[in-house]
Amino acid sequence: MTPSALSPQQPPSRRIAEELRRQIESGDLHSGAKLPSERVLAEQYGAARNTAREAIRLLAEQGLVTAKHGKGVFVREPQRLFRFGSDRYSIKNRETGLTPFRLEAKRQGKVARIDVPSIAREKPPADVAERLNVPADEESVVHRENHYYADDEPVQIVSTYLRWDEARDTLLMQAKTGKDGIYGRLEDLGHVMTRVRDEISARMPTPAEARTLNLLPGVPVLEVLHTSLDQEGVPFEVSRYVHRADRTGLLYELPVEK
Amino acid sequence: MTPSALSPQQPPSRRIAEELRRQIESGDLHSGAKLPSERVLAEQYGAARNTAREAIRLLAEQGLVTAKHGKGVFVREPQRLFRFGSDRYSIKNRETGLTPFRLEAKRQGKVARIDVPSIAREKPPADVAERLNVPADEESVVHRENHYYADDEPVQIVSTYLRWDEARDTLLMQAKTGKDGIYGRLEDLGHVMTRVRDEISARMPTPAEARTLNLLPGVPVLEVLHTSLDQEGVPFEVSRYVHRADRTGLLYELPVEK
DNA sequence: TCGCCCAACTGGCTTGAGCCACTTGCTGGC
DNA sequence: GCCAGCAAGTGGCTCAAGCCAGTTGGGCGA
Repeated sequence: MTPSALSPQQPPSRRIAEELRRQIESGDLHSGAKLPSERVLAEQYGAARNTAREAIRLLAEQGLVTAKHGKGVFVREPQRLFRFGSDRYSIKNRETGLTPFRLEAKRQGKVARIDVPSIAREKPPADVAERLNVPADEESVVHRENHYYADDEPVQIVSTYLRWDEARDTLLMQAKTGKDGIYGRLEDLGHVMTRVRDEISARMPTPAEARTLNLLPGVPVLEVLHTSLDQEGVPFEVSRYVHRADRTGLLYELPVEK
Repeated sequence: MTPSALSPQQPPSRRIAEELRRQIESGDLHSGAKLPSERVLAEQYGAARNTAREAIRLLAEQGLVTAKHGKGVFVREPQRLFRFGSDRYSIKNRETGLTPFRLEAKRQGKVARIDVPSIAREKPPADVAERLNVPADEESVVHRENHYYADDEPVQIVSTYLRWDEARDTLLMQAKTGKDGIYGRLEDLGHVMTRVRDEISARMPTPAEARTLNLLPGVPVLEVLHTSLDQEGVPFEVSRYVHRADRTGLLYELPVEK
């Protein structure tokens, strides 16, 4: 890292962005405040409008700021997190009769809605096939796609994969799966969830995800690839969760293994 | 979502980006391949260079593509993940005499390096103070900052916070903390790690983080706020992990609680 | 043969101009 | 008193041109 990377030799757009970032972090521009318009910024810094525009783009990329067409550019409000705890898999939550998402929504005083856009027999993606221990080149799974909303705001996209040979001709092929949801039906099939494995990563959303999650630029997604193991250590369900990272977090609380 | 959001009425830059994305996903442009230069793209699509440039910027934002000054724009190679498992806290890993990071690096055949840029008594950030149960308005903690490298590539930034009243006058104030690292010294103080709580979120990096982690545009970070609880449920250590999300993932494997 | 240098290519960034679409508030007509 | 419509302000996006800074390879001179 050369020392010149600091501020003197920096291009104007970065200098403007840095100056605005400083103002935001120091509180001069409070949360929700409106930034000067692109044309005004350009004049203030003696630059072209496109240069001011580029500075704002940099801040938007960092998730600091949001542009609203026709209105202005605003400092992004910190969003309170919608938190998914590892106890979402806990049996005791079953007793409430609510699915984990509805339970979490209720805790936060929000109205949950769950759409089921599709349920279909499919070839599994490679990573799912590997974890569910089924062939990737056959239509060996049932894919249930769910969209979750809290107060009509999209929160997460979930793709659940089940073995076709187990799910066929059961309620698992229906949108309404009955008491205790899919885990209830999977218990009927002899699978008691005993351990779970969650693989977590983060990335920028695809355009399709940005659209269904209604994401602003500069917001990444959290991806969780979840595997449920039964009392015999057999994987019987794999789900891919795609969360918007500006609204959601994950909480894992676990004992330290000897 | 209006149907016009599909492709006809789209601005040219998006149209070009979408076309390139299609070529990348279909494999026409394989991983590592060089895209046509900005000037060539512009001509191909009958657009200005700036418009082609904008299309490339969109793809870079999505993490699909990386520009190299003077060389060209290339399809980003999928990076193998450096995976941090929840067993990184496990006692049995102590027996190897390696810290969790060195152990994981060794598993993957890489050379681990850990820098300790600073160890200092400080006022804790609010979220840390709350979790460690210390006052936020006093210099109540010791802050140990660590930078982790695998094969000289930066992987994560870790800030560990310990109670000042416990850490003072111990090896916890030194870079070299002795056998079993800080957890060994904390056990000497009577804290056996019994449960852990990890709070996970994702966001875009700050410019400072992008610099120390050597991050390309379009790569988010995973942030883990970790709390260690002892045999009596008392929190005795809080750490903030900032991982580059293009190289690292997290793995949690845990029993389902009744 | 070796090595230096330069030309031609790449992306990085800015300029200044223009048109479009969305939002807001004011004003004038009914 | 109401409301339609317009004007002024905002960001969205494009264009054409230009200069700068890395990268590469070929050719020329020692």
